[in-house]
Amino acid sequence: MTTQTATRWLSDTEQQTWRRWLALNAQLPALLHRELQRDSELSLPDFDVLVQLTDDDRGRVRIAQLAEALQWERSRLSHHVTRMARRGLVEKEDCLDDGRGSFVVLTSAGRAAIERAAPAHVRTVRRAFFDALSDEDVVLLGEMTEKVLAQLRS
Amino acid sequence: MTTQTATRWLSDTEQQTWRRWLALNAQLPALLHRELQRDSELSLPDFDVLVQLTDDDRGRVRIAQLAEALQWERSRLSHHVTRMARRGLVEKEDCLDDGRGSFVVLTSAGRAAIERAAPAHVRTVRRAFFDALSDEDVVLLGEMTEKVLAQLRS
DNA sequence: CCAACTTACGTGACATGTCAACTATTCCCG
DNA sequence: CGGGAATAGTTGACATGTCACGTAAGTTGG
Repeated sequence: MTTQTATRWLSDTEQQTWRRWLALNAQLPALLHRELQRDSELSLPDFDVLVQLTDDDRGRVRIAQLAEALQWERSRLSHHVTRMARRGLVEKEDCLDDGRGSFVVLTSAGRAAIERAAPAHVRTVRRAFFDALSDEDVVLLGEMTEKVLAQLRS
Repeated sequence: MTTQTATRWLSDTEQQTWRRWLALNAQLPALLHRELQRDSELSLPDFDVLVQLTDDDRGRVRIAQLAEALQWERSRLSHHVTRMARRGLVEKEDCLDDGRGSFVVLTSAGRAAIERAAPAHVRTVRRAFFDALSDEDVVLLGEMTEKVLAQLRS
């Protein structure tokens, strides 16, 4: 009889997949970040924030909602928005309905910055990621990531 | 005639897969880090360094080789090793063959720390990742990530 | 041999991210 | 109403990561 505390390690296949996953997870964002910085005045987190703001008609989103959409901690977002505001990419605005709340608002400079940066960024994503995968791969990968995300939510 | 500068944006399917990929890429390491910190005195980067060191028979690896294996920048590794050395997890040792070089050496405290941390960590990886995927998924995912990694290398 | 180049690593300044604590409001319920 | 609990957001200290540069040791061509 073996004890129940014996650890079930990863099989060779699992280990290989896991190592590749980790490697890709490190290298892909690094590449995206480097190229984005080279081609624009934005960092990857800057870009992510601006994407969320341009998704809104008025370019105007509550901090908490933005944090939820980005899956960032509040304090991280607060720090980051402060820095972006200093560079003129966004502005903060008080919320009239709720005295505690604030909006983050896209400035014209912020809109101009993401519009300049986006085309090259999409090209990088294609070149580094989608060009290596078949259409079927993309669908399968979407399904797998969703299964794992669902698991994480529970 | 359209201009060649027209940007080819992502299709709906691509966009969905991409967003899920990004979400998973953010959430999974965050979970692994939280649980590792809760269950041990190690951070995820600490763990990664220690894994590399335990892979070597003598637990003794040149800085440059370690940086290559981890795909980290030298300076990042240098800073991190300094911090880990301060906590007694590793030691630095001069290289006799090459006066410029140094080794990072696993201490017994470092070995003990990773041996304590590994079982719970593997369980977390299983629970959060592999349990959501079929054996076939794991193989396919391994193939896909390898294709993308190969693309990045070129 | 030696001057120029390369390589190995470290350092300091700064950007980014986390955690715990804080302030100010709003909510809820007696 | 009034007072405690929850919520929105900020802040400061600190850990982590990046970038540009520095230093020392090895390498190499004339």
